[in-house]
Amino acid sequence: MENVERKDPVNRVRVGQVLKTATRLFTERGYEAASIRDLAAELAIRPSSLYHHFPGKQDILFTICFGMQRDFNAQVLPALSSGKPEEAIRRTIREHILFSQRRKGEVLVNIRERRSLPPRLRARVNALRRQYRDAVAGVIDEGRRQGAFHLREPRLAAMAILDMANGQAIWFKPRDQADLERLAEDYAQAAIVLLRGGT
Amino acid sequence: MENVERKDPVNRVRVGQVLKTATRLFTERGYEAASIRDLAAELAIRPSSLYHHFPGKQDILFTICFGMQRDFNAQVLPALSSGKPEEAIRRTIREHILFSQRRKGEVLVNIRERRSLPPRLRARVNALRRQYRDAVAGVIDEGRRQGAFHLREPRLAAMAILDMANGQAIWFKPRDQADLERLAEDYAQAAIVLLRGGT
DNA sequence: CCCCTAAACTAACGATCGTTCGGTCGCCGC
DNA sequence: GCGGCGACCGAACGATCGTTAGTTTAGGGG
Repeated sequence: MENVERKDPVNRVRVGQVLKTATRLFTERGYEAASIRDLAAELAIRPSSLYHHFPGKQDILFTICFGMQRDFNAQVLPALSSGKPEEAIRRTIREHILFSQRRKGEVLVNIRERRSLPPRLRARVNALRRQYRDAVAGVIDEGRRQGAFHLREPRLAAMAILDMANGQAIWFKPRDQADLERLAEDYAQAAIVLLRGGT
Repeated sequence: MENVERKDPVNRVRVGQVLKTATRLFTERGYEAASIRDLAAELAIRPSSLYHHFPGKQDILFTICFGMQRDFNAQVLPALSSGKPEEAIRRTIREHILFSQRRKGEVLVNIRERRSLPPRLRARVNALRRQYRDAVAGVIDEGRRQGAFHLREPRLAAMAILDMANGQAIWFKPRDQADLERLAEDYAQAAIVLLRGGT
């Protein structure tokens, strides 16, 4: 019957520490292989103490995945909302990649460990993901109707582009900020080229 | 001191059944969440009987991942070896996607569960993956030197294309053979368009 | 017919898992 | 000064994990 959504700043701090450490642990070993005891040890507290902040292990994973995807949509979706489809997609892919690197840990956990959530909680995260994907597919379809893009199936094109944009989170290690922004521009440009369809 | 690499055809049959069932179980629940007891139950044998065919759980996963990647390289790499870089890449991406759908179960296990392998075994699979990736990057670089492709970094382009080609294994469900071959052609074409660089 | 071996069995081992229960400590408002 | 409460702790629960040891069974070759 504990309410985690409390206003107590001290509690917020601890919850933040737990989430940060859990994110790192889940990326390093995977959700199933990382135990509550491992997490507690890294936080220098006892395993039972974790249950004063979260009802269970699943809820820690859910908080990471859902919070990340909520922030992602809030920060990336606006880039889709104005201008020509071409520029909208370009801005979106750019923001997509910048966000992925800014919050790389949570992004990787969301990609790799989301499947370990129970169906109910996983569905809530997937709803946000679907919202983003559908929005991207919608703009692509709009671009197709305007004659800017040439492709058979907007939904397939959206999936291909998003797979590409998601993939770099796993392997790309930017040397510096300029390196990162160069990749973001390259990927945004690649998406446009892909959508125009070189025939 | 058991030798699994035996010639006994009966043993081969059982090993094949174990691998097939394990592949399905690992894709459905994940390697860590799928227990030896689950696997034995689906095969209608006792858990201990599995240890007559495999030294341990890890070796089942390794056999799936390594065998899949070995076959993948054997069937896809030849497409890279002749003709102009453009046609080589086109054939390769095409074969890449056809293989991924033909052996979807093993491919998904290799993508998602390979990380659960102990470092030694994982390194052996990764060596095959690196071999493929480097070969693709090499042909891309050759195309760049010939003036057919325009891009800053061949290795990044290779990763982007391969992320795209790998992604479809997760979500694409072809309605029929024609549907699958259409996707393979589209992706192969997309790779070429992407490498040419639309400026 | 008997022996050998592959293959499956029963039973259990020790370890580790997520989680719970009841108690303790210390800070903060009254 | 004291009561309440949030945070933490020690100890343990039942369940499940991968794995092992020793035994039984079935089947084909000498």
